[in-house]
Parts: sequence; C-alpha cells; structure tokens
Amino acid sequence: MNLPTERSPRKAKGQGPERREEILAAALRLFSEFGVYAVSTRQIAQAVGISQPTLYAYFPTKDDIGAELQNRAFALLAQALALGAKGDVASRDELVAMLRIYVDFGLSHPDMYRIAFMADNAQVRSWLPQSLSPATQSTYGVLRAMITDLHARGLTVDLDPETLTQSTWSGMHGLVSLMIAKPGFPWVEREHLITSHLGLIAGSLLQN
Amino acid sequence: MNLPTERSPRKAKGQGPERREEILAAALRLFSEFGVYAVSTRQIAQAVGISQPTLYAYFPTKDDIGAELQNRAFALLAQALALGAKGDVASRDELVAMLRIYVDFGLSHPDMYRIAFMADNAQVRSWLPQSLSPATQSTYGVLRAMITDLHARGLTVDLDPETLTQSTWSGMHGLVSLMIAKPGFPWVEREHLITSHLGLIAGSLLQN
DNA sequence: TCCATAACCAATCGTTGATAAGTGATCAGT
DNA sequence: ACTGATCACTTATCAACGATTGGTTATGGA
Repeated sequence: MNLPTERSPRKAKGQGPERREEILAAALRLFSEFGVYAVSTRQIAQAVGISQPTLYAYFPTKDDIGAELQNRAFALLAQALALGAKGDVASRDELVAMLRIYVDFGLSHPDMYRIAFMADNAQVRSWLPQSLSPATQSTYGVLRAMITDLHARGLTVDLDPETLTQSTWSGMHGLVSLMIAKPGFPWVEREHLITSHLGLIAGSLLQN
Repeated sequence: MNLPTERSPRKAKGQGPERREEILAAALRLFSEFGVYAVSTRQIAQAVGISQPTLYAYFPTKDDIGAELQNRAFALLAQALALGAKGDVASRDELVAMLRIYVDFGLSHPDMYRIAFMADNAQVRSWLPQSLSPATQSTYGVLRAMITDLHARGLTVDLDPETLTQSTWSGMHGLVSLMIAKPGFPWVEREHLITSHLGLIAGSLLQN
C-alpha cells in the first residue's frame, strides 16, 4: 500500500498551454544539443519536471514534438523573409541581401534549420504530395514571389520562375546545410564563402 | 592449405567474410526501404538467417554497419567521379556531365547520401575539426582537382579554386539533399530541374 | 454535497541495442 | 584417439526505449 500520500508539490511552473510551451522549449534544447534520436521522452519529461506519460497528454507521439518545432521554425523563417521582402528587388545587391536573410537565419538557428530542412523521421519519409505545412508553403512562397517578380520584369535568365525558385532555394540550402552538417570541414573563411556563393547564385539567376 | 571450403554443414550460406557481406547486403536493402532508424538489428539478423547477437560478432554496433555501407557508397561515388574526370574538362557540357554524376549518385542512393551528408547523430555532432572520413576527402578531392584545373587554365570566374569548389559542392548538395529530405514537395519535373540547376552552376562557375 | 474535468503519475507493455554465458562442431598438438 | 582451444552460433538476459493503462488528486460549477 502506498501510505506516504504526500501532497504533490505541484511544480508551480505552468499548466495547460504553458506546459506545452515548456515541453517544446526543453525538447528544442535537447534535440539541438544531442540530436532527435539521442533524446528520449523520459529526458524531455525530466527537463520539464513532469513524468514521461504526461508528455502524451500534450503530444500524441514523440515525432509530433519534432513536427511542431519544425513548423515553428518555418514560420520564423518565413517571417524573416517577408520582412526583408518589403518592396521590389531593384539590384543585384538587393537580391543578394534577400538571399542573405535565408542563409543568416539558417546559420544562426542551426538547431531549427536542422529540424526543418534536414529532418530524418518517419513523418517526413511518409509525406504525401499534398501534405505541406502552411509554414513551408509560406517560406517557399516568399522566395517564389520575389523571383516571379524579377522574371516578370525580364531581369532573369530564360527559365520558368518555378524552376528558378527551386534552383535558388537549393543553392542556399546547400551551403547552409553543409556548413551545419559538417562543421569540422576545412571551409574557407565563412564570410568570404557566403558572399561568393550568393554572388554566384545571384549572377546566374539574373540575366547578364 | 585452403581447400574450397566444403567443411561446414552449417547454415549452408556462408561464414566469416561471406557472412559479413550477407549482413551488409541485407542491411543495405532494409535501410534503403525503411530508413536506418526504422530497421532493427533483429530484422537484419532474420533477413540473413542468423540470431541477432551473432551480428555483434561481425560489427561492434549497429552504427558500424551503416558506417561501413556509407564508406563503400562514397568510395563508389569517388570512383565514379574519378572515372568521369579522366582527361580535362573541355566544355561546359562536359562540366555539367561531371556534376551530373554526383547528383545522380545521391538520388540513386538517398539513404547512403543521407547518412553521409545529412547525418544527425552523435558521431557527426561530436566531430572535431580534422576528422573527415577518407571517402569524404576523396569525393571532395576529385571535385577540387577538376575545378583547380579549370581555374589554372583561366576558364573560371575570378575566385580562388577552394571557394569555387565549396560553392559548387554546396550547389549540388543543396538540390540532392532537398529532393531527398522533401520528396513530397511539388518539385518541377525532375530532369528539367536537374538540368537547369547544373546549367546555372556551370554557367556561374565558368567565365562567360 | 456531488460530480465532471483537468492535470498528473506509478506501473506496465512490447521492442530496442547490446551483453553474458553456454553449446556443439572443428581444429592442432600429443 | 584423446585433449584443449577456438570458432560460429545460440538462448537468456539486460537496461532503456516509446507508448498505454488505470488510476489519484485538485478545482470549480451546480
């Protein structure tokens, strides 16, 4: 029998939606430091100060915690891009500055970027064509809108805007994800590499 | 001496090094179909026809099975690139053909590529500066040799070869890794996208 | 006072990667 | 022919994993 029925001290932190945020914050920190597959639900629960089953009152599965973080990362990136996209892009330097927002976001939030664009979970693997999150569409949409506009003004090379957008996105993502995934690689000086890379992308995108 | 081994009435399949190859073959098939993290050591063992602990007589850990497959895959990539690099690159189309080897390899072996360049595990995370796998160095080396040669012949834009190599690698990696990580994204027609993207990379790399 | 609901947890399930101890076949040395 | 070592492999087991069950405790409206 369980006699010592001491009153639960009640973590005093938060309940309901607040608890949910605490879980997400702890999960993000742990995922970022150790990787998604190296972090257990028990570790997350302990970091929050609750029992492991309680996690399942807030998220159906562990993957759903990662999915939520992923969606939020997308939203933040889309917001940053949208802020920078005020007004038309008028010069090559302004185009580079826009692309730079994307790169800087990825490099200054490598944890979020990794979850958003480099995830290796069953959910991503089982994605069906139409199931893209609004945040993903938003992020991509801002970039596409800018390039479509450039294309309409006859400033780009002769390729359809959709292809140009995906190629440009790939170019930026390649640099960001490689620098995140291989921090030990003997990269040339970071600022020089970013400037050169974005310059090459902008140069190939714009008609010249 | 070493007679043709008819000595084992055992499992009739193989022992020693042969067993090792059977394990690698089964693991590659399962990893490719379901993903590394969704396949258990028991499943691999069952596919080979041995008990699960027997795996550990051939590999110290499950990760080592993946690592071996990764090294072999990228030895193949380096080899494919080296074969394609016979002789100087004489035209833009030849350069695109070289880059195409890399892209095709990544898209044909997505799980190996994921392990090698998109990994999210403790091993990669704890990498210290100089600990790059020979396969990575080899793969990168072939690309750098080609671009350094182009640079020496005055065919590239005015940037140092190391930066050009890293930028070019980033461009290819971006397309491959995004298409692997987001198979549900509404990509434009694959062949068109690859051709366009590599064309843009080659165009920005070569002086024009 | 009663009860619905929210928030939470101990106990437990089946499975995971990995280890320990032991079994039988095969070998070299005597 | 016997012995002891070794090889390839097994069953049994471990702690930890993600997830579920069955419940306890606290709160607030009727």
